[in-house]
Amino acid sequence: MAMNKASKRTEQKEQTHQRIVTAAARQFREEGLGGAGVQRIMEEAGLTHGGFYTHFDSKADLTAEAVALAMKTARERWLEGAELLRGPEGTRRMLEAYLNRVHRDNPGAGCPLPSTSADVARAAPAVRRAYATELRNIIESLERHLVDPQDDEAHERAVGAMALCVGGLLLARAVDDGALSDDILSACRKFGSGSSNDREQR
Amino acid sequence: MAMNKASKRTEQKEQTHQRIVTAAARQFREEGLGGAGVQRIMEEAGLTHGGFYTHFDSKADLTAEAVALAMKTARERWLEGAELLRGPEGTRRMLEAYLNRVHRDNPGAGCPLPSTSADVARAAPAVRRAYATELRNIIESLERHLVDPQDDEAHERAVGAMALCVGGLLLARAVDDGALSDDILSACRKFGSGSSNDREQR
DNA sequence: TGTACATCAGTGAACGCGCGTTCACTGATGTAC
DNA sequence: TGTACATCAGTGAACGCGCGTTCACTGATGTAC
Repeated sequence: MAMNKASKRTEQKEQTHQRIVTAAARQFREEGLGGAGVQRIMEEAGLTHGGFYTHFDSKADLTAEAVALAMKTARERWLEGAELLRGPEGTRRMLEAYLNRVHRDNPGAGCPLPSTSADVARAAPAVRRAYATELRNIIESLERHLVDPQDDEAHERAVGAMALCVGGLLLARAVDDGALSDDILSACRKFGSGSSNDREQR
Repeated sequence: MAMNKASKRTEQKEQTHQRIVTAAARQFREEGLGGAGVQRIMEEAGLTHGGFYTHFDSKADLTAEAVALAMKTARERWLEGAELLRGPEGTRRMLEAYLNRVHRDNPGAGCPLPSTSADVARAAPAVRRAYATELRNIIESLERHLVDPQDDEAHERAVGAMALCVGGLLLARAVDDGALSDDILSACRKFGSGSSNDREQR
């Protein structure tokens, strides 16, 4: 069949492509969009840097793909226990799953929003477009799964809790003082939990 | 007198030094710590780049000073109407003063936390030290001035509202879609105001 | 089935460029006598 | 007060380096006959 292009060669190329994107997604979260370079990304994917342009037109193209991949992964992680996270305790559990030391200390495997958003604001149009699309998906998913179904402020809760998570982790990572960093994480958890549970907890 | 070193020459050097730091503080907030270079900073200060090292030992030294300056300015701005911002409506007014379009669209004149924190997390020790010191000052000031004096959760409120502000502005700047961006700002304002005013508003 | 040819993912050297940093210098300012 | 000298903020050319990107090439794989 003329349409069946899934030859061994094509399959392998697709695998290589994904290896590059995966490596980029990790390095971008660790070093920032400017801090991670084509050469080291290709190295991590087990290739030399010259072959990069058989897979991507430019670094911006890779960046758009890698940011989208990391955001999709973050969204899945956020929703992992969606049913568990419903109800009045939902926001509290969401904050605890996000604002903790393990997440703080492993940016390369975590949510790309704290580590790359400032760079995205200054990035190429393709990158910003991909980011906005995935952020819309994240907000929509949180809104549907992480709050009380009957909540008339579901949207505000979803967006607000997300922003609190992102800002809290960002600040906790920036300070060079473990005690202060831990304190930021726990204060943000309490602040956000209170906001969604005042009715139940008082 | 031997101690009176405030000669014309010294005064002028100090002024030049401050011009460089001020230009750097603006450019770092606009382009990120890596995006702004020594040459363009010196240009904005009206100098050539060669003279840079009569004022600073390294770019990291300038970065530490510039980040500290921007954070001091942000702290003053945050506290500008401290008395006005007291009481149950305080947090709401604080969020409104921060999470708005003017602030979003002028990163170079605004708070350095959304624009530089991710870079600070990867920056030289001197930069991180200065950042942590100034962040402690900001938290302490907010805690003392921006919440109910009798509030037993003053600390959590101060840190949480700050993180919500930073995360909300960060996300609002990253998306390439004005409507979504406006929506993020307003949702975060509502989310944070609710959390501090449930008692009064319901 | 076996051979000749075409394809193309990946290699490795090279490119121009802007970065942070260095350094010999200039020329205005301040000091000594 | 006037002259000779020292200081030093700022200039401008140059440095090595890593960046994103280009390109002639190789060699394994797939196709045609």
